[in-house]
Amino acid sequence: MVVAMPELPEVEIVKRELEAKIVGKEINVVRFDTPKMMRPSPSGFVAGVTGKEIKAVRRRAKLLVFELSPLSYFVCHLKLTGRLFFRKPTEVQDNYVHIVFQFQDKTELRFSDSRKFGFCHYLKNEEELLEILAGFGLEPLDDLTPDAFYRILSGTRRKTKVVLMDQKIISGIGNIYANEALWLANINPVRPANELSKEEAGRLFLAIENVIKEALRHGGSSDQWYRHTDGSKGHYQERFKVYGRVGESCLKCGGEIERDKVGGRGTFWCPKCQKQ
DNA sequence: AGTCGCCTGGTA
DNA sequence: TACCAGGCGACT
Repeated sequence: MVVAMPELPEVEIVKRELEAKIVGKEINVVRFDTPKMMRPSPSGFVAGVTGKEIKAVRRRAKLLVFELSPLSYFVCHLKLTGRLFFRKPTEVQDNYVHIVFQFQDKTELRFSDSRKFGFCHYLKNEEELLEILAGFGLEPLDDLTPDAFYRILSGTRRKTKVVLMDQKIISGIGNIYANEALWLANINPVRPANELSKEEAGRLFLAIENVIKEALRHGGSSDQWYRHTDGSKGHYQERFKVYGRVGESCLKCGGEIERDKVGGRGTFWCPKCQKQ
């Protein structure tokens, strides 16, 4: 069983779907049953967004950003098990729904989250939004360049995989795509970042772009939790090369995939292709 | 740098 | 029934 969590591609897909479905709609009613998922407070959140129109949906790192009119925002983080469904009121029931945005036309945006780690945060102006977004590093597909990436890696002795997953440095890469990119680039997850050559950094840069774009192309990675906004699954989990494949053979060399913890996260690699 | 906590479904 | 999954902030 592979446990795929929302990372950049999955959040980007949700963003694109919601952009097409809810922009222009007015939030009529907000219902919730889990106060801790509402920031800054349940009442502040409900008062902030009710009666406003969704003007735009954006993504920054793994955050969804909803622009409202009159101008204000809320952001939404799916964390490990969050799902956003867009439904007509009479459509199927969804499990683990803790926040429901009902629009004026009675359609609904439902925030489902089994583990309740996710949240929605209302921000009354752009200043508050920028304060939150300022904490995130470069976007892999928009901001990162091979040179910038090499400079980042050169500046730290931390394990390469830990650097890839550090949202303050590069944003949007989680455990799955870090594992996949390192395998693709033949780089060992625990290599100190500053020991990578410029050529290796370039290879890893291309691998990151590649796995993110491929995941986008295949609808993201679903198995246990991640879903599209209509409830359907993505298919990139069927194309994982190392993630979850401990004991199976490496698709490049036939060697055995190993598993260990790196930075507290399950880490998969081929010891033959990804030498230290 | 490593560990814990927040939670709960699914598996060994 | 204990343990594992992991984004991320807090703590050590």
